[in-house]
Amino acid sequence: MTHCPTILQALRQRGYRITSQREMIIEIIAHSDRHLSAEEVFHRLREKTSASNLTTVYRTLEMLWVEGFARRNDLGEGRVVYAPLAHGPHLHLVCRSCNRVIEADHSLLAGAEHQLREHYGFQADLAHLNLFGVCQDCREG
Amino acid sequence: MTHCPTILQALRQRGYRITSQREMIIEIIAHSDRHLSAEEVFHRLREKTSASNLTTVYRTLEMLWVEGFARRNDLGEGRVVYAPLAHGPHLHLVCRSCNRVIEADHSLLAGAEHQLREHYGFQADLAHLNLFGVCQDCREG
DNA sequence: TCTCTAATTGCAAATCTTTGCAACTAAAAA
DNA sequence: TTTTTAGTTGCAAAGATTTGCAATTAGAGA
Ligand SMILES: [Mn+2]
Ligand SMILES: [Mn+2]
Ligand SMILES: [Zn+2]
Ligand SMILES: [Zn+2]
Repeated sequence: MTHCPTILQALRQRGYRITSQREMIIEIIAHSDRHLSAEEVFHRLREKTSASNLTTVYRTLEMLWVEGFARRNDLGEGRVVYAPLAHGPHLHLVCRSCNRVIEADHSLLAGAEHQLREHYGFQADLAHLNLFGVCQDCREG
Repeated sequence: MTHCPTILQALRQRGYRITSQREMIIEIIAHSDRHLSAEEVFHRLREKTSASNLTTVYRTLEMLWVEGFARRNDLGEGRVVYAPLAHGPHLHLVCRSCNRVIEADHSLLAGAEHQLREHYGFQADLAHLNLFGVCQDCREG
């Protein structure tokens, strides 16, 4: 029925129960080609079934993130979005002026990551970092 | 009466009006030696006067940030804190496990900042960046 | 000083998200 | 298959922050 048997199996093994709501939410996230907010996931869920509840969506997305089956990105100003793991590592350059998000190579932070580890013992997670600033268009325009 | 005449003058020149509420909020932020949440500013305000309202605190802090007279730091999970400009540039290493915040030298991102500018035309503001990860204690303990 | 006007305040209501809890149910055990 | 029980759901209520609006007021100008 589902297209994500691996995630479901893993969750079951960790003591979670697989409900139809969870299956559908996992489907939506896993096959999304872009970041989705809880609200957007909820709307897509509604198109499939009436058994959909925003509270459950919030809880399921949080759980998927905690368990390592979804990415979570806090864009600030209360904008939290989720993406599938397939959405590989990269930086988000968020323009404070036009709100556009440019995706950038995250390897340019490899040096910084190493230094943080060396000097502060801090294991930073920079694979999906958001950086705020002003994009070229907004600076020139 | 106030100890921050410069900020008040500048605000007046920009068309803002100086109310006693604003003066007190500016005092609290400008003389704070650490980051404060809106709630914390509100509590400090209450100690001074009964003429204090949480809505006004939210609006004033936002205004001070927009006008460049306060720093604003979104630590994620809805934790937004404000600091005076005197709180110089540095990184915040936020531990996802114990929630502690380590302050780190921001110059170790100078290279990355330059590359973002060169390759993406993006003028990143990295002077008060929050980086999430796991601190040494949490990794060892 | 007095008048006038647009900015500000504080309340209430609206939003967005989280939390408590009783009813329900997945799935392990009998 | 039936029983059991601990995890899950969905509602309602609580929190946190923002917004609309009428009353108030800072500060410019007469
Ligand atoms: Mn992305
Ligand atoms: Mn700091
Ligand atoms: Zn832009
Ligand atoms: Zn820690």
